[in-house]
Amino acid sequence: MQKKNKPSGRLTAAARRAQLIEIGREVFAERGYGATSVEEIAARAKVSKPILYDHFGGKEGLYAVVVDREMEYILNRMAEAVTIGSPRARLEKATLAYLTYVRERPQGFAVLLRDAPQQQLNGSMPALMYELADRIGDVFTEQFREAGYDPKSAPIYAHALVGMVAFVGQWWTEGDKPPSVETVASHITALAWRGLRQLPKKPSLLK
Amino acid sequence: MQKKNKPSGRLTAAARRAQLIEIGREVFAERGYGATSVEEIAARAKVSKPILYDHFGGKEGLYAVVVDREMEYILNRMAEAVTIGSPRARLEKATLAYLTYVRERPQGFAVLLRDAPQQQLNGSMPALMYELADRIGDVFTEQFREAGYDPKSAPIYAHALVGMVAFVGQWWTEGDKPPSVETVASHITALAWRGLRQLPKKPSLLK
DNA sequence: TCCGTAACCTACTATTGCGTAAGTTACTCT
DNA sequence: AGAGTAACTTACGCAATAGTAGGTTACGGA
Repeated sequence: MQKKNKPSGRLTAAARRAQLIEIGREVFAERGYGATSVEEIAARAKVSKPILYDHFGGKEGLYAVVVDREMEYILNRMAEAVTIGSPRARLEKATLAYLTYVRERPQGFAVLLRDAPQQQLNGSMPALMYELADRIGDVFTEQFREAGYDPKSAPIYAHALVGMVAFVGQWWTEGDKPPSVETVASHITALAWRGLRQLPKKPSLLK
Repeated sequence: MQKKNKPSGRLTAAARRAQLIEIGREVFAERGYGATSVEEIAARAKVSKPILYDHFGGKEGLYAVVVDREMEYILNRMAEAVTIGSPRARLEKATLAYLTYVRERPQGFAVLLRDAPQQQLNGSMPALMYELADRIGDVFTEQFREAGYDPKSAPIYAHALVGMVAFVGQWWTEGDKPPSVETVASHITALAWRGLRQLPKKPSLLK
């Protein structure tokens, strides 16, 4: 009773499933949901289409699993990052966690950044990143309240942070000789933190 | 010789072209490039498909025109915003211009944010926003140099700013009772500016 | 050894959606 | 009026691709 036999490409259900999720993430990242064909995923896995349908019910099913995993992954890391330390240290750790995610799982990040299957009523933003920002906002709100800051200002910082890191992270990963994660994180943190401390006040524009 | 006659839906070439661009922007914003069908655009304009092909050569042709217009529009506004005033005032005006754009032309903004037809080699980020950030980075670099700041730090701030405003702007336009543009702009500016001034130094992370 | 089942495949159907060929309507100018 | 042209239509070809029906191969236990 052995599970791994190489000559035939036959895998156990669990192994095949895991492989398809992995490949699905790659292809969705490269092409986006709409432009990804089931056929291509199947081809890369060296199996035929019906297998994918057996495991996930279809394209949307696989996509849902891929997205869910990425979402849970990054959210867990972020939540973990903000559980201890001073408020500023928590912000730093959250930024660091996010940046690390962007670097370590660029394909997962790309999937979250791209278009969802059917953009619901909302107008424009890739819904997944918006949802991510919202959920990080919830985490921040909680932490702000505990730390004695105005919890109403949490969402704006969650969205700003997610946006900043998304864009800077992208630029950073594509640069020639990118600075270290720590360097980038410290810049972003410094930037965000200083704004954070003064948000409750009403800064006015110059004339 | 009158141009406007209502009973027939017939328009001049220029008018039809303008209408199609407008409708194209709407539909591309709602569905994204891939999920948009030429048929739907034609249907909304109450004409048949070949007209669209006459004017733009096809789906990509129309898309290119829509994108180009949005890109020029926002870039002109940004460039205009940073021509005069103190460095900080320029940053404020750029932020304000960007936010105003997001609010006033949400569909155009949505188009820029979404997936392009064929994502080239690059992995993930909607290419258009990345390009926008790059081009704003060029503007910033120039301004930084003139103002005596380290021009190498310009791109990171361009990307951070674009990302922040994109996400915060999105959150802002969808909120229940959103604060004024000026309020949001002032927060973002304060946040960015303080980071900006200290970027050349090497801030370190807390332990 | 042989049987049941889990993994897998070939070969379709149906739909959608880009793009085009060829012809038709209405406006304008002389 | 009627000729010429600009705006528009119907009707199609063709390629991609989501999803399915039904059959086939190999594995592993009794």
